[in-house]
Amino acid sequence: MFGRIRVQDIGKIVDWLADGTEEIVSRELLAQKLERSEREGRPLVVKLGVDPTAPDLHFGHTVVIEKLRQFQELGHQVVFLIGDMTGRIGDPTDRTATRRQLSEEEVRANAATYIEQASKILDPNRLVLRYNSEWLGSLDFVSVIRLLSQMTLARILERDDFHNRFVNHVPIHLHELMYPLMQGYDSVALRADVELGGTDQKFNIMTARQIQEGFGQEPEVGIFTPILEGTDGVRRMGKSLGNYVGVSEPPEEMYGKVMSIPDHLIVRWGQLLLGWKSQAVQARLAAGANPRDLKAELAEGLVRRFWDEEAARRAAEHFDRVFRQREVPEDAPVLPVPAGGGPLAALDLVAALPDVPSRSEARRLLQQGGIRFNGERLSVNDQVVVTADSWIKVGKRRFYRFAAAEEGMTDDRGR
RNA sequence: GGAUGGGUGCCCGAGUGGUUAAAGGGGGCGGUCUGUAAAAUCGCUGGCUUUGCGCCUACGUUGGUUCGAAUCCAACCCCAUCCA
Repeated sequence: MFGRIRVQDIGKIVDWLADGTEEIVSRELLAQKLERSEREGRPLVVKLGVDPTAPDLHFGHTVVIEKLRQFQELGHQVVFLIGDMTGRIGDPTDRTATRRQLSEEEVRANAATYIEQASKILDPNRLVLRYNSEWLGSLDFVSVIRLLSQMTLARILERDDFHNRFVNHVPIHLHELMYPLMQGYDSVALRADVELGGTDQKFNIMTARQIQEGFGQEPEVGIFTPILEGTDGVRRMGKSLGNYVGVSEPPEEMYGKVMSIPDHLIVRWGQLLLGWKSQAVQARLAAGANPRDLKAELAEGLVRRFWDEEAARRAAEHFDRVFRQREVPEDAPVLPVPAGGGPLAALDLVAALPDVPSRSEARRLLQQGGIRFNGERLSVNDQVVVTADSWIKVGKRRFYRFAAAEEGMTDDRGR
């Protein structure tokens, strides 16, 4: 799978690498480096900066990781640069000024999690892991000054968020200005040949190139991948925006989230995440294909990619059963039958369910017709008798089954 | 240190004495419809409740004025901009 590809035509390799990227600075330099690497038998150093604070990978990250995999496939050296020093500052786009400092153990644990998840795509045995505290941590003040002298204020203020904040009189702390410089110094320390990043990293990577030149190195090639939209179809995918799909999510969850994306996202996700040819997809849609079916293909393809064939099949079946045929999933959470056995007020039953935070919420659900008990819609004043094979449905997609209370069974209704 | 503006519900944001559990938007949740958890559309969105236009909690903190305060006063805390 990871065999070295022997293609004489460098141009074709560049095209292959450029596919699905937003921009490459520059293709000529990339071709030159690839050619030299081939000639000298020296793999290129391909850098990806990794934030040590967010160990959860989502689909948005995989776009760039997929690109790294291609470099691996060509036999080049992929380096994960864990920004444990830069992480203390936080990328300036982040509103939180100073971040909590992570302990060394936390950083290492996060990095390990990151790699474990990235291994769904990359060959983990051919990854190099570096921490930028290795060189930034021991940088003395003279060296810092030397680094600072590589940059001008005007250049730094070209960066959009700095520029906007400056114009709008929003404070910019001096240490934030250091962020791009530190990241650039990482490239110097690694002698990076190529750096990958989303288009949001453009300024940082362009700065890195300049700094490398300032230190007498050949600048790295910047490869920019598009920013993936989240499940809302509007904003970029991000954990804090709650519109992400994590690569480690259970198959059913992953499948369901993909099915929930707006239709207009199908082409884009297919292209960026599964390498679909956008024209082919658009042609099918134009020919009257049901977007739902395409989305199902997308969902299944993604589950297959991050799990396996079997998981993809099960996730699809689960989805159809629950949402198309509206059946109770067999893996619905099981609750013990309430003690007593007599008729119970519907309100009491619903209020006692997990995920129903208050009696008022339970009342609302009942009043709005959101509760079905054994298939019958319940209203507020109904009485029900819960037996061992009863089930209850909250809204469209939350199900609970009841079973006779057994020894050792946890009653998780209490909160 | 000084000046100015500001701190409102999950988030953003209106509200300058009672009709304010607090406009509007976002988000979330529920109904309908459907091709799905899409789109569209309607509704709900502090808690408790014997469901009553009832009680409790809530507009940075603490006190005060008032029959009554998110709204007025005082002190304090925090945030931002500018000046030094």
